[in-house]
Amino acid sequence: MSRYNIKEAENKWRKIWLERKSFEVTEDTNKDKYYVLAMFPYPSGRIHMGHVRNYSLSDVVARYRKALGYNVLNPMGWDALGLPAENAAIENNTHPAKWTYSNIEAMRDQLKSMGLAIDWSRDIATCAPDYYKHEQKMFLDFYKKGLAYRKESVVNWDPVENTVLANEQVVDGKGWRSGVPVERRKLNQWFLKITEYADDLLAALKTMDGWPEKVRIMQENWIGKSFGAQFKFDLIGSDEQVEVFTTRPDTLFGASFVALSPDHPMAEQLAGDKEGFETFQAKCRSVGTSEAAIEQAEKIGFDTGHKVKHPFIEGAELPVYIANFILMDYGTGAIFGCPAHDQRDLDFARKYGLDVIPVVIPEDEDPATFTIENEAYTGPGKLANSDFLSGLAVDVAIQTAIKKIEELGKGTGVTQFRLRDWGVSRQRYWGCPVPFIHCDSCGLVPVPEEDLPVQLPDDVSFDKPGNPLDHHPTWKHVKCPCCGKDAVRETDTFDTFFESSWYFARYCDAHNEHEGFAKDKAAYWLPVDQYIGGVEHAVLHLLYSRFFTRALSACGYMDIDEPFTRLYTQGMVNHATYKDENGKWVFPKDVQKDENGHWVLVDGGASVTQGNVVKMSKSKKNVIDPQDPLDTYGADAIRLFILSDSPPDRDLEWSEAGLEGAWRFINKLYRQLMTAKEHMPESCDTTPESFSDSAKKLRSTTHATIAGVANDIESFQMNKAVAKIRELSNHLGEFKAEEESDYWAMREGYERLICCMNPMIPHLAEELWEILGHDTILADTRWPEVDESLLTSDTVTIAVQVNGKMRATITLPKDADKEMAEKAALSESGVQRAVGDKEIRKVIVVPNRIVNIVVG
RNA sequence: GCGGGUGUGGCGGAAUUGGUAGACGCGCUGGAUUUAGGUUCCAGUGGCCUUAGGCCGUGGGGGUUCAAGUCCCUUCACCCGCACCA
Repeated sequence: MSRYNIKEAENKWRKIWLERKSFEVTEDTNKDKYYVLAMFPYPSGRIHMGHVRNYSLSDVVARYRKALGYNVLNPMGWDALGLPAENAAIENNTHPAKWTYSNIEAMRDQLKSMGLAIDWSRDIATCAPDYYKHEQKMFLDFYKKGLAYRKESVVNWDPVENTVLANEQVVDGKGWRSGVPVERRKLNQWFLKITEYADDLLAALKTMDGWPEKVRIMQENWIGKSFGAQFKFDLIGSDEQVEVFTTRPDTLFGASFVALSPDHPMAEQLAGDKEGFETFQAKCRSVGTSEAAIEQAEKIGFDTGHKVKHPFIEGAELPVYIANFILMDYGTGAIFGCPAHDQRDLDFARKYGLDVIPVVIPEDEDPATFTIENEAYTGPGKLANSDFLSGLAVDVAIQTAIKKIEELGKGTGVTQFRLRDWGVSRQRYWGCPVPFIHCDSCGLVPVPEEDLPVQLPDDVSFDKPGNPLDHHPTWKHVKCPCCGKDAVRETDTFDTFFESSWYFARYCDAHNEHEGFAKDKAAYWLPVDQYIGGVEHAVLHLLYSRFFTRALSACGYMDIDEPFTRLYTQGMVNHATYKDENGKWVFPKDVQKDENGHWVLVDGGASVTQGNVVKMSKSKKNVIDPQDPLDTYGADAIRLFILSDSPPDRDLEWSEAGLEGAWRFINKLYRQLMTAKEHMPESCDTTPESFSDSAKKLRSTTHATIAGVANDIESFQMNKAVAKIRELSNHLGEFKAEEESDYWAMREGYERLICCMNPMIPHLAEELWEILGHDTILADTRWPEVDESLLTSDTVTIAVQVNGKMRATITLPKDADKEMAEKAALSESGVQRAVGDKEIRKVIVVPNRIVNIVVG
């Protein structure tokens, strides 16, 4: 018997699918559409295992839905703008465009070798001017709608490289290349008004039941709607005021200080001339702009020496601090501190010797004796030591305090969001240019639509630090479209989340030159029925896309609010890490076990230590290039393995042994079918008049498998679907056929098995389908029908417990009554032994489930 | 720090959603075939006890229940995100 020639067969089928344009689609109103979308890759150079996992999953969905008769759109493209291309340009002296496009070529070939059911005619790259020109138009429309504006905001600044640093480029508060402490710098930047939709984005989450609960919760927390009071403290010895926001106005009587963010406009003014302030500022500046960095930094404060009046207590004064843990972007950038009921305030108060006054007393505590030690009390209770609030419950006290603040004219109750507007400005070359012109006479002037796209110049140099667009000799110098005088282009480019916020719409009409997409085509395909991607995108990309969809609809581009009906977030692909004797990371392929079972370098045999199993990442070198297993074992094996063991939403540990197991299964199945086909009928077209008991049993397994696999695919439990396929193949392998109906059932079993595995391992499935004599191809074949009558059995085996411990199993007719079940249970020897001479107190019978005999 | 998640044999995981814990696979052990090895096939495989059989067992502790991996309380460990990485 010939062996399965994986390479030959896989190439053959990929060619056939391509020639037949099996996965190219057009709008067809006679068919229900199904849009399955996997997050598009950044063209970093090579595909990684995360891609393999992502696209294996979307491919299962695409092929399954196609088999169900849907008009399936499953596109692919490239999130091609971004920082790594510029880094490569600096390091390898290549142009970002050249680097990016050659990466795309390489990765496209790699993806094609996976045999994905993709409509490659819709391939897009976001770095192409014919892609980004449409988003420049969108931006101008957003601007007209008042959804885009400019304001000052803080960036990480590298004083040596004279460049803005991404958070990623800040390592321990220092620039990654220069090694000098980063500074914060304020720049005028472009923003999109996502906060305009905060309420809507939040409310819609409630109805999005196609999304994982955890993602909805994360977005809910990210948007962070809260209700509180915004009010002003009068600054003593001045007619100025400090405005704060608080969700806990009820604790105002416990206030012991007021604190401002170091970025607060008043900070400089209140403390600028004080001794030590400069040192303090320098310390704050060195923390970086990321929220994690700020929150985790040691809490430090600077006493401005100024004081404010307590709004409720006549004559009481509170010191004004500047504190590094106050975020300028949240609320008003200033707070009042109530140490007894907020942990951060408590830590701060302990450090600077400020009062800790409990004003909320837990139910079971005595106000006279209740004190706070090292833990702030944030739970419910009754107010105390709080004048007109004393005795009230927290929620009532909050309302009462706000009412009082409003009566006093100091402030109001407000709804506050944690969500900030989306800063889209980047001071980089490899991004979409912001289509604006700065004119000394006319101010900010939008680039006229007929002048779009504003194209990136090709001749740029990365020798000089800073933004290449800014120091390009000619690019930015233009005539003002309004007055014709000399003017300069905006040199900021967009955040690359901009491109990924609408690419799903571009796929609907990928080659439209005149507009981003035709409205009717988008209306046919959108929203995406099933979106699949990494959980790391749970908030930013997914929230930006939801916002963008609303903004585009507001500007008349489309008529939907939500872009993704169902969302699935896959887990990561992990691998062990290795370090050599110098503590440097080492690739798994450079490591092997020696005869004593210790990890050593392949080259030289020096000792290596194994570290944690974590997400595959270039920086830790714990990566496996999918190309190696693709070449060795073929696409089906790698697809099967990556779908097999772990549930798709959980992290998966890459395993060579597991991959080999998948490969063995493929070969085994081929052999098994080649043997079996000798005896099976030519087709299943003529159904036998009667079936043997063994044929009946096999058929019931077959049909249960079809139903089970379909169910598992729909609920994204691909690992279980694979297990069921293996089980059926095991059954078929062990099946002893004796008569005609047995052979018929066997053929039916194999045919259905092949259809079931087609979404996962399509090359082998097509090959076996052909071997069975079909002149159709599986890519065009419908999902097999389930004969429901074969799924029900007339007997059921259930467990018998004695005092909750399993002692026997009994087989009963389905839906047998309680007496019958009880009788059968008590007649089992194992049960009698366990009961012994103890008294039977109760017998619990759950029909078709369990019998539990309680003795004592 | 804040937010989200995960924890079941040597390993990845399954468990009809409160009802037979360990499906399916990897690994391992023994055997057969072939052999230079791999491949392939058969059998076994949670731990402990001397067996028919029994006891223990789902990160730890406590609880609810006839019955808990599943529900409640508490605790520990690890992983992910945090707005300029994509």
